[in-house]
Amino acid sequence: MINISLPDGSVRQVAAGTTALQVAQSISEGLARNVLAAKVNGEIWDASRPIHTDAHLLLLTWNDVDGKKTMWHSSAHLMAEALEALYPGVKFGIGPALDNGFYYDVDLGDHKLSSDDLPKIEKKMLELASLKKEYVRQEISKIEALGFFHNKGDEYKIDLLQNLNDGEITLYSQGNFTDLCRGPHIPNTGFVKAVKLLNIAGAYWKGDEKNKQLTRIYGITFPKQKELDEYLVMLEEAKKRDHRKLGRELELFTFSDKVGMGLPLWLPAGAALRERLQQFLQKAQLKAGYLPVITPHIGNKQLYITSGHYEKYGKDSFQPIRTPQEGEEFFLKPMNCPHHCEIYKSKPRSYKDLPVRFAEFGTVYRYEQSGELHGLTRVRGFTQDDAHLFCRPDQVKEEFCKVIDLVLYVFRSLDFTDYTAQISLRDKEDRSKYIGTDENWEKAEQSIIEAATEKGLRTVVEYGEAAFYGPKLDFMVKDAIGRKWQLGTIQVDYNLPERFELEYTGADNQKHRPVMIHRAPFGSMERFVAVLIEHCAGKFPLWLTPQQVAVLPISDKFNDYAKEVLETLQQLDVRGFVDDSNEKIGKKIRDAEIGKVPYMLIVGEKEAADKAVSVRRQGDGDKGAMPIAAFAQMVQNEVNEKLNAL
RNA sequence: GCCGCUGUAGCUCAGUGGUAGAGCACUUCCUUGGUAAGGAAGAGGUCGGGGGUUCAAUUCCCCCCAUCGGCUCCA
Repeated sequence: MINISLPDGSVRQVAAGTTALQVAQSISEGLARNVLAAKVNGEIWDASRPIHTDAHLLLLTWNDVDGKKTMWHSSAHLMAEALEALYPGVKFGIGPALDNGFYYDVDLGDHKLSSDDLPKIEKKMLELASLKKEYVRQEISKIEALGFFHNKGDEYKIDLLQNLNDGEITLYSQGNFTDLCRGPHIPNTGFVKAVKLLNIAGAYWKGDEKNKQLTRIYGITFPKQKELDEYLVMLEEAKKRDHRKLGRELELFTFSDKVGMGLPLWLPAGAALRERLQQFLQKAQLKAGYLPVITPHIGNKQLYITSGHYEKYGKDSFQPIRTPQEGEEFFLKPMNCPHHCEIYKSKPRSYKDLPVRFAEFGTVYRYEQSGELHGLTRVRGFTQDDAHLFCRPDQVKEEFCKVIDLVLYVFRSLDFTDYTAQISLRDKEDRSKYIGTDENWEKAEQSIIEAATEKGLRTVVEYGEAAFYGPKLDFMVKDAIGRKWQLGTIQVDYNLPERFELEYTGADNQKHRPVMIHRAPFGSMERFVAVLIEHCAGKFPLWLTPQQVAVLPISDKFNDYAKEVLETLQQLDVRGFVDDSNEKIGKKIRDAEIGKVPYMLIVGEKEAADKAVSVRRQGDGDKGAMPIAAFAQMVQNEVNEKLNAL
C-alpha cells in the first residue's frame, strides 16, 4: 500500500500501482470524467500512469493551466495524426503546447500547405478525436527508438534522439500515430470537442536559420464548442482593439516610410495623451522624491565601453556617428543609465545623501531587426519613463517597496486591476554567469522577496531569469480581454556602479559602492500606450483622454452658445471641442461616438435659454440636462476620484 | 536578418493584357435639422518602386521596398 496525499490535506491509502484516474474515480465519477492529467510530487504525469510510491497528488482538469497545456500538447499529437492521414510521408519536428494552444512543426516535402487546407485538417482531427483513442505511453530503448523512426524516415525525430539517453525515452501512441514524446497526455482523444487551426508560419528546425525551414501550424482546441466560440469572439475583439488600427482611427500616431520604419510619429491627439501620462507620473515621482534630470540623445563611444554595452550590443546597434573634424564616435543612446551614472559622479556623495533618484523621460534608440517591428510595441526609437535610484545596500528593500507603491498607483489609475509580479532570481545551479558578490545578491534577492511579500503582491518566482547584473521584479498585467503583457520593471544592478566606480562616503569615512535600481513603471511610453489602447479599446479614462467633451450645437444658430459653453468648461479645466460642422445632430453624435469622446453636450434653444447642457455619455446615451457648472463639477469629480487614490 | 502572405484614392476594399471603380473621409452648394449617417455636385490614384516579356503591363515574369503572420534577437 502507498499513501496518496491530496491538496485538501487528506491522505488515502491505495495499492501501489494505482493511477491518478483511479484515485479520482474513488472520489467521484464526475471528477474522473474531467481529469486530464495529474501532478505527482510536483511533476505532471499521465492520469493513467501507475503510482508506485507515496505521493502528493493534484488532479488536473481543464480549469488548471497545466491541464489545459496537457490537452493542447495532446492536441498537437492529434493534429499530427490527422496530417499523417491526409499527407502520407509527412515528417514531424516538435509539437509543444503554448499558453494559448499548440503548434507542430512539420515537413510536408513538396506539398505546400495553405490556409485553405486548414479546415480539412480540422475536420480530420475531430473525426479522429471522436474515436476516443487512448494515449498509450511506452518506454523504449534508444536503439529501438532509432530503429522505429529510421523505418518511418523521420530524420527530425532521429536528430532529437541523439540528445536523449537510454532509459529516458518514451513513445506515445494514439490510434495510428506514434510520436517520440516525454508526455504527459490526456487519457484519450475524446476530450477534444472543438478545434481551430489558426495560422501557418515558417520556422527553422531547432530555430536555426542554417537548418531547413519547416511549416509550423498553430492551433487551439477546447473540450466544448462553446468555449471555442467564445475564444473566436475574443480574437475578433482583439482585432478590433488592435492599437495599430485604433491609433490610426483616433489619430494618435502614424508611421512614415520616409521617416523610417519603427520610428513612430505622434499626432496631436496622441501627443496630448502621452504628455498627460508623463505629467501624471512626473507628479507622482516628484512627491516620491525623484529628481528630474535631462541628458542628450547621443553619447561618446567611451561611455558605452565603460558601461559594457558596447561589447555586448555594439555590433547590433545603430552604427556610430562621427564628428567631421576629429572623427570622434558617438552612439545614439540605447539606454539612459550610463548618463545617469555620470550625473551621480558629478560630485562626491555621502551616505547621508542616499538614496538619490534621477528620473528622466529619456528617448533611446535601439536597432531592432526589421521583421520584429510591430506598431508601437516594438520600435526603434522610444521613450522610457526611466529612473535610477542610487542607494546603500541596506536601503534596497525600502526603495523597492516605494517603487512598488508607485507602480501600483499607476496601474490603479489606469484600471489595470489584474496583475502578477514575477520575481527573477539567479539560476540555482550556475552562479558563474552573474557578477557581484554572493552576499550582495543574497541581500538583494531577499529584499525583493520581502518587499513583494510586504506589499501583498501575487508573485511568481523564476530562477535563472535574473539579469546578469542583478535580480529583478517585473509586473505582468492582464488586460480587459485576458491577454498578458509585461509592463513595469524594477531591477537591481551591481554592474554599473562597479564599472563606473560609483562611490559614497560611509559613516565610517570609508568609500562604499552604492547599489543601483533601474525602474520604469510604464516600461516605455510607446509600448505602454499601445497596451493601454488595447486594454480600454480606445476608450481612455476620463482624466487621460485627449478630448473629454464634444459640444454639439443643434444647428449653426447655436454655435455661439456652444463656444461659450466650451470656454466656460475650459476655465474649469475640462477640455473639449465644438463640432460646428454643417451636419444634423444625429451625425454629430455618431461622429463623437465613433471618436470615443466620453461626453457629448447637446446644445440648442432650450439649453441656450437655461444656460445648460444636455449630457450624453459615450456608449450610454442621454443623461438629461444640467447647468454647465454642474457638468464641469461632475467631470472634475470623476477625474479626481481616479487620480487622488494614492 | 530569415520564411510565407499581401501591396489599387486619406481609410476599407472591388476590378482588368487595351493606362481604373465603390463606400466612408475631403471641398463647394442646398438644407437649419433634438440624441449613432439629410441631399446634390466636385476634387482626389505614375494601381508600392525598378527592370523585363509584349504593339500594349496596374494585370504576366524577375529584383527591390514596405505591411502583415511567424522564426531568430531583445540592454
